[in-house]
Amino acid sequence: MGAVMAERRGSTHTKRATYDLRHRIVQGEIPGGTRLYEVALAEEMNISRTPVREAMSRLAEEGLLQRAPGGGFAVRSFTYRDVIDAIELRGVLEGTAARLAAERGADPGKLKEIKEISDEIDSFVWVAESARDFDRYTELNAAFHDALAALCGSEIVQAELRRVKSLPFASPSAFVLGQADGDAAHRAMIIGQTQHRALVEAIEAREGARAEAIAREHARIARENLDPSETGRSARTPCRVSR
Amino acid sequence: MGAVMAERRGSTHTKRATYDLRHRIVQGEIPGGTRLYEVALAEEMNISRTPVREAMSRLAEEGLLQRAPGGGFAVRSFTYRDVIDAIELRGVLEGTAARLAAERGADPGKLKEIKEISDEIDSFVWVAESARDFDRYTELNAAFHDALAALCGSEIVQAELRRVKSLPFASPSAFVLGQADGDAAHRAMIIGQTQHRALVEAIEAREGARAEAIAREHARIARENLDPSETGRSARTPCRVSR
DNA sequence: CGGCGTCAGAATGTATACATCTGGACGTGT
DNA sequence: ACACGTCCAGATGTATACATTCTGACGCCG
Repeated sequence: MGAVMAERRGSTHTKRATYDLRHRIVQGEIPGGTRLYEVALAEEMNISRTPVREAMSRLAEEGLLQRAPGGGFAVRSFTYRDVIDAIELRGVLEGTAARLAAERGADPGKLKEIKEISDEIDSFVWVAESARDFDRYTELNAAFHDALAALCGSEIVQAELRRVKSLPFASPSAFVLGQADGDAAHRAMIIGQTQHRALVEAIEAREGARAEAIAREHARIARENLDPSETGRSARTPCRVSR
Repeated sequence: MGAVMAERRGSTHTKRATYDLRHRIVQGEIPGGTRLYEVALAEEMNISRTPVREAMSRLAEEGLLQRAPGGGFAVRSFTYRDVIDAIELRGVLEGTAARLAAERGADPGKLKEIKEISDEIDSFVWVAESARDFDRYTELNAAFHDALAALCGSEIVQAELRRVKSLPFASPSAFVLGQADGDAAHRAMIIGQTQHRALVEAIEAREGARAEAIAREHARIARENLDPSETGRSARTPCRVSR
């Protein structure tokens, strides 16, 4: 086992295999529907079947793989409609997180946290132009949505939201990629941040219904810029997982 | 391996171990938070560590176990608030399924199916009194909710709903158990079935908002009859998984 | 006395041999 | 030609030995 490792991420073979496999699936290197064979993958990665099995099991938990009827795993395939539905679902769940935070009252510390993130986005988004501002927004946007999920203090809601967001195309940051021109991206950032502010305002004012509606509409931004080449296609068309 | 098997459900050791472990957790035999050790369980069940590992992995997918930081698994513990939240979440997801079915138009075949289930419940629920009617309602109620999840034709929504419903206390059939007297149970059945009919009616009339609202309210029935002894307790109080 | 390295034991991680299952190719009989 | 059974290759299921890692207790040193 003294050979050079292909992947250095993580300390155990299981973690490396998990990362490696996830990466290959998300990049679209392994298309949806593909049956994964333990032996083949193990030989390919120069490890035994055990950590491969373990990795596949974890990816099944994430929803990237599905267990095949007679045992084994296959790469889960997503249709264009699945992508739409996953985004819709994220909107519904974030809407629930926002509504519950408003109804039950958000924890002051967590509320302060999300407002700080929002303020930081405010500090550059209105005049953003560089690619650096772009990356910064992506990062802070993800932080905002994580803070939102935590805001109502429900582990259950937070866990489900984490699951849905783990699908790369349903992630709040997914919209950023694939934007053709910088102008459209800037516009999306401004609209998004406006909604962020309104959302926090509604939660603070205990306006549950408004908070829920805003969160749902906010998720729609991700839908705006789905690959146009896919838009006209059949609902049954498989869709690449990657952005 | 000629010895008598303790559990006959399923054909492989993995399936038996999965079933056995799930049963013990759901029954409250293994309390929440308990760390599970592969060797101990393997010896107890007279099998090797491998199928035990596999079983734990599957139960983690179901959400009954959680992976411990340094490896291994622990029984997920649910507080009283988690139970409330899981029921709320089921209402939200069923509400989404109903709304999407209304907005997008439900498949005629599936619509016919859910109406048949509803009609069958109608045939006895208004005059139900025996324990047999009781069991029949439980069964048909579960079928109704499965049909509802399938109605909008979204695999994504259906999968998430399946996950949430797999938590025993969030299942649509959970309310039936623990009902102190038959009168209260009968009342709950009648109210529930009234909501079933209204729900189908709203979906058929393409009234998305109404369908969503009814589905959410319908889930609240499960909340009505949580163990009264728990009601007053702190949100942090661990809560048995079982009914 | 308190902080910190060290070590033992127990847990999980990994490799591997063997067992079992499954599905399709092939032949045989009708 | 079709139905059925057999068989084999290749897949997953299982047991087990060994490697590694983690944790907590103990004792040394500052």
